[in-house]
Amino acid sequence: MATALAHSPAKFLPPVTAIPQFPDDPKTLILQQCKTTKDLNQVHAHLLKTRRYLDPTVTENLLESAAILLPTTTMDYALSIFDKIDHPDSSAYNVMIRAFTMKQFPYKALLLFKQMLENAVPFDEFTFPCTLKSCSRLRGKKEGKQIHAQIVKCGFGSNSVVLNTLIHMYANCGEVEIARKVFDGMPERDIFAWNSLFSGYVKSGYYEDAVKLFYKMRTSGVRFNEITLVSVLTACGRLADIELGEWIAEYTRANGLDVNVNLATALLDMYAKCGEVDKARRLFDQMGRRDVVAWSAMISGYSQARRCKEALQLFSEMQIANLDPNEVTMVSVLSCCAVLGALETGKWVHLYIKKKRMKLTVTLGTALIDLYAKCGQINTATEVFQMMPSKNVYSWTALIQGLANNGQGKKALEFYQLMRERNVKPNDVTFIGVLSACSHVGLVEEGHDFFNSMGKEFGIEPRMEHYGCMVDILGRAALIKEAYQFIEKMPIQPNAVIWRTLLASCRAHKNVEIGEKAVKQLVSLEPMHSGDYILLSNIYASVGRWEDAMRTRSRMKEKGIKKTPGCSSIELDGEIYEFLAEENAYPIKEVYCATEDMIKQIKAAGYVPNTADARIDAEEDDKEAAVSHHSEKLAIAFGLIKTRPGTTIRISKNLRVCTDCHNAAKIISKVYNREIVLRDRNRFHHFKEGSCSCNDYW
DNA sequence: TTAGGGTTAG
Repeated sequence: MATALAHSPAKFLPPVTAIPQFPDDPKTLILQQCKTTKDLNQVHAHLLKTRRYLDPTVTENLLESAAILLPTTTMDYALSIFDKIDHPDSSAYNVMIRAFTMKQFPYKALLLFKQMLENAVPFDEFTFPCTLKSCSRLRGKKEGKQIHAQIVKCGFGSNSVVLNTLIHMYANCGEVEIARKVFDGMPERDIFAWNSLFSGYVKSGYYEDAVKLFYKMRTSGVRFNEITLVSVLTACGRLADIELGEWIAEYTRANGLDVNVNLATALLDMYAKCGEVDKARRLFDQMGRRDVVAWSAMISGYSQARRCKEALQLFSEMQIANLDPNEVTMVSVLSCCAVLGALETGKWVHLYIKKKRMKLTVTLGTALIDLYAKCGQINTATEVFQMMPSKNVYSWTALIQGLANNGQGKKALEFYQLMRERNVKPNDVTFIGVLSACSHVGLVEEGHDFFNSMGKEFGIEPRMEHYGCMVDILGRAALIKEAYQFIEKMPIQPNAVIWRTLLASCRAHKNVEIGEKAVKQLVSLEPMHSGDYILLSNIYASVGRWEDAMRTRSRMKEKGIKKTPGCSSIELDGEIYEFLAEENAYPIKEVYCATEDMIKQIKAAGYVPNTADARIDAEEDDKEAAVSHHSEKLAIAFGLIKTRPGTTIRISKNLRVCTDCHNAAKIISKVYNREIVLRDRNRFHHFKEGSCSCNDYW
């Protein structure tokens, strides 16, 4: 009998005596117990053998087991069963649509819905919820509306489950008003209706509406649940509404709801977004169970608070805890590496991503572009960009910005052109990159054109940053007077950054008159900013007005303004070393000896110390000593002795680089045949073979 | 069959 079975199609098999133990209701007793494909295969084979397979209910149960109950991520097995059904009915389709939706194949779910329509298989109340959920996932507003029409046509327009998913679909696709209309039109609203609207509001960024709705829910006496609170907490975080956030935290504690991981994570995220990172950390430490989302939320909390070292520390603790990070975790980690200029750590993360075959999502790709761009490896940033399967305005902007900051303005504008050709609409941030590219290349005319196109072509109102870029463009091109006039004509009140940009151009082009005007404005706007006094004093010194320079410095002293100490850092073997001008924690003698040796070498190649940037109240000899001990020189000297010949030296500095260090770095790059990448407060400097990518303007 | 937490460019 076994031989006959193996060679005949199931349909034409002669009846076989049923195995007495096989139950009439295989679904609950056997099919639901199947844990693996192999288990199900055995049952499947048995059903074929006993011809129970011909019973449509049994087939459907088998299909449900294969599609939904098995913990597999693929749908191959389920599809093989479904494809053998001659005329699948609504239930069979519903199972498949539900499974495709659950297993993250929303597009396939919609295709099946379309197939149902084409084959005139009638819809029932179970068809719509999952189909609509797939529309939500795909942000398929158009498809969602078409399905809505079908719902009305088939007479399911008052089914509450269907209406709840409609609310969710509309709100998730950004059609918040329609979602609200559906919600308001319901005679009775259950908790699913309320929560669908909350979630939609939050996902579409309607945070105020979410909070308002929560107050309405409370006054109308409807009971909320944990799911409601998760959505409302997200809104609180975005609005920095700590008052409501604290109320929810208190409610959660009082009702013992803090064991819910989702709610606890939403709470810690709310605290972090409201600026209470330490409170968030305490909550994190108290959590009984922490999953990858909880860890990611805490790491991102540190990252957003710019407490990057703590974020990286927590990331290494996560690995010790043996929890695998995912794409979202990596985005925050990379963002921290970018801020710290920690290229080695960032590269390690990139390798890890590749090793784990993580999907290069738009967000992850953009974080990688930003990492390499901020670490001065702009070519790698471009490579990552080209590797990305999908890109959005963020990725384009990160690259344009990165190219501009790394002194490749022309290339940045080429990518902007390409972006336009690909029909990606630029936004306000994109224009900051485009305008700063114009500034680096010295394209005054084009800069004006781009600035004007913002409003005309794209309806983007220029903000302070854009005006700042224009001042930079004009100032860099030595059009100081024009820059000053431009500021005077601004329709918004210029802030300190605008005047500081003008002041920097005055320093570069030695314009004392307008420099003094800029400082006057700056003193009234930000009287305690030390950098401005130093820039003015440097302008005086650069034209030999030593007394004025000294007077400026003493005015600074009188007002009790302290100069922010210059600090440069270098990363070696994943460890970050920091250097301060003149005083240091690191083995001082070694670093100073190396620095002196380095100065000797570059002097022989024509370096003349420019003492105008030194503390001008010092004696001439001291001045030279002071400039030679600037933090960036110490860090470069340290890099020269600690890395192999030919290795690129990467330094990050907290302030702008001074003229003397800039000049020295150019000569060092030639004498030692090293590339030096120096990231200062404002921009990148790539020193190579005696010149710098900034063309001596910064 | 319907609702929930963490992410990117200045």
